[in-house]
Amino acid sequence: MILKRNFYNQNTIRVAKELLGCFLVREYRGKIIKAIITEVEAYRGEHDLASHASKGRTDRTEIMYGHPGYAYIYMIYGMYFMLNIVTEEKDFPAAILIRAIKITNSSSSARGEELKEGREIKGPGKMTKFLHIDKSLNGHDLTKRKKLWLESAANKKRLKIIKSPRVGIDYARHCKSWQWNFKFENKS
DNA sequence: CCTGGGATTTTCT
DNA sequence: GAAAATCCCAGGA
Repeated sequence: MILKRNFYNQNTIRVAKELLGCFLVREYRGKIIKAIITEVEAYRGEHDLASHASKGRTDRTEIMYGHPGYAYIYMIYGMYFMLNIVTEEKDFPAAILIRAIKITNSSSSARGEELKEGREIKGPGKMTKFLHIDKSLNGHDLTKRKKLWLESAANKKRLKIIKSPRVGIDYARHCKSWQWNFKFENKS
């Protein structure tokens, strides 16, 4: 079942936890890549110093202030694209960064190597590269079954969720200790 | 095991 | 002009 607009229009922390175990689906050159979301991070409100919205409305952050259920994609360090899902009502800036996925169908990575089913792609930059996601999808509507969308899992596994501080936000002062990173327990 | 640096571009000051 | 919601590789312990 494709996730609808009203799913994204809830508290970001709640949506972040709910997204774990859901499917991220990418349609690229006629092929469908389906992956399970295994790690996310929440960015919520202008008071969150780790969020791009902490500096207020700008051309770049406008999408975060928009309606929920759209993709917010930006480039960082000159080499990587980050995929975020916009949440909550219009004019409240919030989004969820997808950091890791587990692939469900065997497919080849951006580098050409074969990746087997069940393999986890960890790291937001690696993940977007694998799924061929770039800035052309910024502002993409994720509630249509086109190019990129999300689906709920029929029988979602009830794995334990681990909470941690978010990654790479040392500059965020008191906000850096907030445990807004959510991932499944890693039993290897 | 850990630390540090380079790649490279958008965004805001 | 500096910093950034990153990743990879090399080198030392």
